Amino acid sequence: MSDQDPFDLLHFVPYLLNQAAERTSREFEALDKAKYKLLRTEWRVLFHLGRYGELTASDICARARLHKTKVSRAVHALHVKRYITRTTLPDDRRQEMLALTRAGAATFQDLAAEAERFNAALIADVAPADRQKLQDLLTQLAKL
Amino acid sequence: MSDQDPFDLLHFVPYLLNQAAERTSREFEALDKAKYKLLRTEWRVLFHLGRYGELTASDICARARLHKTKVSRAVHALHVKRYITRTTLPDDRRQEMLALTRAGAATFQDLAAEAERFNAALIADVAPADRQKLQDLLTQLAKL
DNA sequence: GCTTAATGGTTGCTTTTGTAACTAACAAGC
DNA sequence: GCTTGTTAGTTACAAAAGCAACCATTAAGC
Repeated sequence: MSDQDPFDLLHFVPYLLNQAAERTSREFEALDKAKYKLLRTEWRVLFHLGRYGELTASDICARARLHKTKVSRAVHALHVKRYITRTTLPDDRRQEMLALTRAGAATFQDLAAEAERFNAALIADVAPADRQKLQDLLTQLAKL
Repeated sequence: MSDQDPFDLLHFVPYLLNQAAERTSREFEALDKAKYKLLRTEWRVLFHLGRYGELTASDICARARLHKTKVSRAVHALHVKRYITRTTLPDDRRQEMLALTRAGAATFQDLAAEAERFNAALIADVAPADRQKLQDLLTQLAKL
């Protein structure tokens, strides 16, 4: 994969990952950005809350590997849009528990369904035998 | 890969791609950013010129899938750093042919070697049999 | 030739990200 | 119980990305 003499970007995994990530993300974004005007980070926070239940901001930082400022801003935006509620924890009043509102949950359901369709279409071209491999390789490279 | 009932980000290919891309890119950046202070876009333009020879700005746009403003700024920055020369084409004076200077070429050589080492380390954990598959899958997903 | 359209590239302005400094709340040592 | 250090989250400022309007040059239509 790499030992041809002149170094080639097309063999450089981080480059390929970036290209693939950018293309697929943009395409998916174009799909639903029309519907709900969510920023990528907001979208991610929404998904984490929708999928894994109530979390604090720092839970999300850890899970989604996002910097706390990004999460802070996304939480603020989602709150303004009435997609989440913020409840200060009595035990530790620095922390807030975040939860989806009904509207937030509905949006999540809708977007999750769309994401699933998108994903299915994306891997439709991948040989069934390779699909698990793809996921495993990416998970490994991401060190998730 | 996707038909478990609740939608999970860990099966969502664009998410995995983003995580993997971000992690690997950041890691590589940390490596050489200390040496040469190049922005990611500048780095890419440098690599394209280093690897594929003289190109115009729009060649690079097409090849690297970068927006022309990004390329324009990167070209400017690289020129200020004396890594590239810009020569207006006599046939069409709107276009400029870009080429690496000696210093630019040296930097490219150095970074390319580093990239190759990095890449080798990155895929060292991937079973040799899977390496080609990884590259093929990513190339396919990126639609390169 | 002259007007109109298209192309290569740049610049200005807005949105988003990154970084660091900051506040508020808690925890530990003494 | 009061300093000292941490942790959760926010805010302010700087760097970068995205977008649209903009020259300059070339190509096309007539």
